[in-house]
Amino acid sequence: MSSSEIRRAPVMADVAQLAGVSHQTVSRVLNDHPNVRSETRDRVLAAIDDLGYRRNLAARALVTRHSRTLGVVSFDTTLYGPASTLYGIEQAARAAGYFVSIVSLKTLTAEHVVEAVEFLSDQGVDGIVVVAPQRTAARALAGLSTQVPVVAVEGGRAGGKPAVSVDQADGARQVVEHLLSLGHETVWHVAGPNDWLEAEGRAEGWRKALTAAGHPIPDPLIGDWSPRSGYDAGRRLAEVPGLTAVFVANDQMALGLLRAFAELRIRVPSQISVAGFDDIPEAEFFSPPLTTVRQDFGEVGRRSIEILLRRVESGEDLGYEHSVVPARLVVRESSARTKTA
Amino acid sequence: MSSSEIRRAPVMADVAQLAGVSHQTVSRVLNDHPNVRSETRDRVLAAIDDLGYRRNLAARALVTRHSRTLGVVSFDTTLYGPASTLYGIEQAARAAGYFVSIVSLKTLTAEHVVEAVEFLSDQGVDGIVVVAPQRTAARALAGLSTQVPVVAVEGGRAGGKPAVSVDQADGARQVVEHLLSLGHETVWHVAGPNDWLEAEGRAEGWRKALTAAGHPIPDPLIGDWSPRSGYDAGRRLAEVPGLTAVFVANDQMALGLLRAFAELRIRVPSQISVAGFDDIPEAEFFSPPLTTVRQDFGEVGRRSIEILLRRVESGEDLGYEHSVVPARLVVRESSARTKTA
DNA sequence: GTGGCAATTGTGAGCGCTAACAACCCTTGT
DNA sequence: ACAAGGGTTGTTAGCGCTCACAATTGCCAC
Repeated sequence: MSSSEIRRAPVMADVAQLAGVSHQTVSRVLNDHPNVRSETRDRVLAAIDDLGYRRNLAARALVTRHSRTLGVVSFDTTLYGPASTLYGIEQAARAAGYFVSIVSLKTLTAEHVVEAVEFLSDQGVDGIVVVAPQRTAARALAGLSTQVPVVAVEGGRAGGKPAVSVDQADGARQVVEHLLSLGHETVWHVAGPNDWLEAEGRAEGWRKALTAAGHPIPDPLIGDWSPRSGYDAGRRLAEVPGLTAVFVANDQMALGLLRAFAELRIRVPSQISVAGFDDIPEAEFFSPPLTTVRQDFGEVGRRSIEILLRRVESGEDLGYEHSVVPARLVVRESSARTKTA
Repeated sequence: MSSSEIRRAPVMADVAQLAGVSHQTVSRVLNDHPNVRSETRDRVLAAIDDLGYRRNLAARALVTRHSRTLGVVSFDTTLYGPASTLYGIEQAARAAGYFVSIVSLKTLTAEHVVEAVEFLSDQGVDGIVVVAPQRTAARALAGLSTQVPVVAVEGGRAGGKPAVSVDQADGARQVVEHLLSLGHETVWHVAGPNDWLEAEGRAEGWRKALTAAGHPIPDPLIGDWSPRSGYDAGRRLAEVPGLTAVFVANDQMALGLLRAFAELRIRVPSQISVAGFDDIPEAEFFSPPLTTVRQDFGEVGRRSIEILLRRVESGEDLGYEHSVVPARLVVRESSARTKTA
């Protein structure tokens, strides 16, 4: 139409020509270099606007060796926790002007984690957040050969990498103390799967709180986070004589437990009190509404990006660091005073 | 140690030198060019392995004009549906050797959608999947100026872009016919928010199925997908005389409804049958377990990537195309025969 | 033995950008 | 009036890769 037959995307040189400056001046304007006369800047900006110019980030990345992209390795982003964390990460990263590239893993073996990290490294990400809630995964981080800064979420101190996590143990403590304060003799526990750091943290908090209060510690049951495993646990717990309170390691399993109790005509909370962990949006509408522990996943995401970017932008290995996000008890109707009183 | 002081990452020339070939031959090996003697190929591969060489994708992208990255624009990836779709997309894309870059939007205004698409275009993605379940968002796609291929998920035909969606109307039809077959006079409906295409599809399927069977069509209530809005709807519906069956537009709202009925001592399903939509993992463990419609989000993700990659790799605008994924009724205990019989 | 063709390998250029340096302008102080 | 110096702009040289083409090799038919 106007001049050329084929309309290829304008490049910096085109802008420079239109504005009557050198391409380097265009680059300066784009990078907010201070020493550009404002009149020149305006002329360049106008030309950019005119041509609809957008800078080629591949070319930029090639020379700066920075892609302005962060990678996230996560486990099953279908679950509420990982999904919310991912969301927080993405929001924080984009606010800082970074792109977010993700890898969702079905299984969190050390091998897969390493593979995912390398996949992202290949892409040239500037930093990586690994949501590594399993011990094996966290440990895999230790042996990472990559130059790229890495932050672990829920990775504990297992990997030697900087980490952000929710204070699982303290959340569990709050639940247990709450239940004990209602007069329960002790509190049973349905734990998450073995290798999981969150499961361990919650079990540990539960155990310590019982010990501290001088109450007996029943054998915990072990689930796999799914409602079904909670259901199975509920069936088993229903046969325990004298049981009045159960702390379930997550809300989904707690739902299964409630279902099992409902089928068996066990009333919650009048016969048995139940508490969960996570505070998923549904928890408030369970029957009965679930007492649980709220995790601020958004804050976890934000902090992990903050720590990561500090390292990316300083270019230094700032060593180990652990940021702990507090958890908060949310009391609802599934927990109540024992009838014994 | 060995030769140089500072150990910078090896580049193609280093590999070439070690293998005693030209950098171009290394490039050929990396790109599976057919005409390379297998002995040469082995030598190059050995050198690559030796040096731990990884090709610089920014440089590659600069010259090929392809980043092997796909963008995804999605609404609130915290929700089960979008999260599952995203998961499916990511799996399919990675299997095809593509990276996935995401943008999660809090609000799905046309402006934000356009902004997100441009953000991703800037990054140089080869194609974009927009999860655009709202009418306004879908329409925003029509006016997109970008050269990059775009596929809409749940975008209906609103945007003129190729689209993948679940057959919402047919899913709703199955639910309604199921409930009618159980002897209910009619089926009430708690719909999703107005502007949502999924909400419209489900409401339309519900209305048509009632019409086809010659049953009266009650005024639908309107929720916002949240359990709370389902709870509110439940409170209202409890006052409707003669009501025996409700089809709720998603499982979360159905949960709220169940909660409201539980509080009011309305028994489900003996007094009122309830059905949802989505089949979230929790639905099976609601009290009672929820009759609902399963959506295959993984399949949606896979198909959208398939369609997108066909366009990315052909480089052509293949025109409008609409792939519809079937939905499937899952009958559980929340729906039952009316007592009238 | 030699021309011709295919298979294999090498050479040079350039993708679009930024970093480093050089060059130029204009002030200001003496 | 002139040197000094800061602000502003231009020039050059790559970043590491792939593309197009040139050069070389091996092998066969004549």
